[in-house]
Amino acid sequence: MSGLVSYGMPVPDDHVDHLDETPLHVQLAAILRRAIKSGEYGPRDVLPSESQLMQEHGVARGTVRQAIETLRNEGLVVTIRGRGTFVRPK
Amino acid sequence: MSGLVSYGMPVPDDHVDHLDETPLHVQLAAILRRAIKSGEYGPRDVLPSESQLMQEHGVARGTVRQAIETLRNEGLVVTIRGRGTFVRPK
DNA sequence: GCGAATTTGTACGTATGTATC
DNA sequence: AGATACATACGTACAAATTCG
Repeated sequence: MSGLVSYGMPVPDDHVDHLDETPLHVQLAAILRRAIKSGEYGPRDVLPSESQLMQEHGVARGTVRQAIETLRNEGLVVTIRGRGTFVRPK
Repeated sequence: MSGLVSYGMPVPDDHVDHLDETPLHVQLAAILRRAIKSGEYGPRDVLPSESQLMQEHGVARGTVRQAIETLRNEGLVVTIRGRGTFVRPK
């Protein structure tokens, strides 16, 4: 499991005790941030492409880009057009 | 005049000597940045709403938001949901 | 060097949720 | 309660840069 969830999502039952209201792009950013800090993606490694992240996490491209932008603003990654997004070497 | 232009825009003549390739959101950010620095919008002043900026500059909401986000990243403004975007007092 | 495929960038539209006035 | 304003998330289309055969 461990998929992304948000309030705009279809829910199996409309009687929901608990619903994660955290925005999808924040959740995705957290996942990627953790993957980087845990070394799953090392320095200079390329992250999965936007298309791959879309499919793997079942979200729209805009959502993926928003998540990545967060990491960029945090100085964790750099993005190069036509190449991809890379883990910033310390 | 002084409207925004971009490469994706319809052009009166397809023989164009010079075309401003600067992205719309960058052009709009520049306009707002200048308006702030010139004092047109003073400290704690609220900027025009996203809807107003859309109409006044003839761009989509996403473009407006991207421009404003730039100013936010530059520390020039702060945005409050339901209120608006305000010029950050030094 | 050329062209196709891949990948990110820009720009648009729509719908809905949340907060404020 | 209604109107206004920002936030999230989906979609489409095309441009631009890079990579690969």
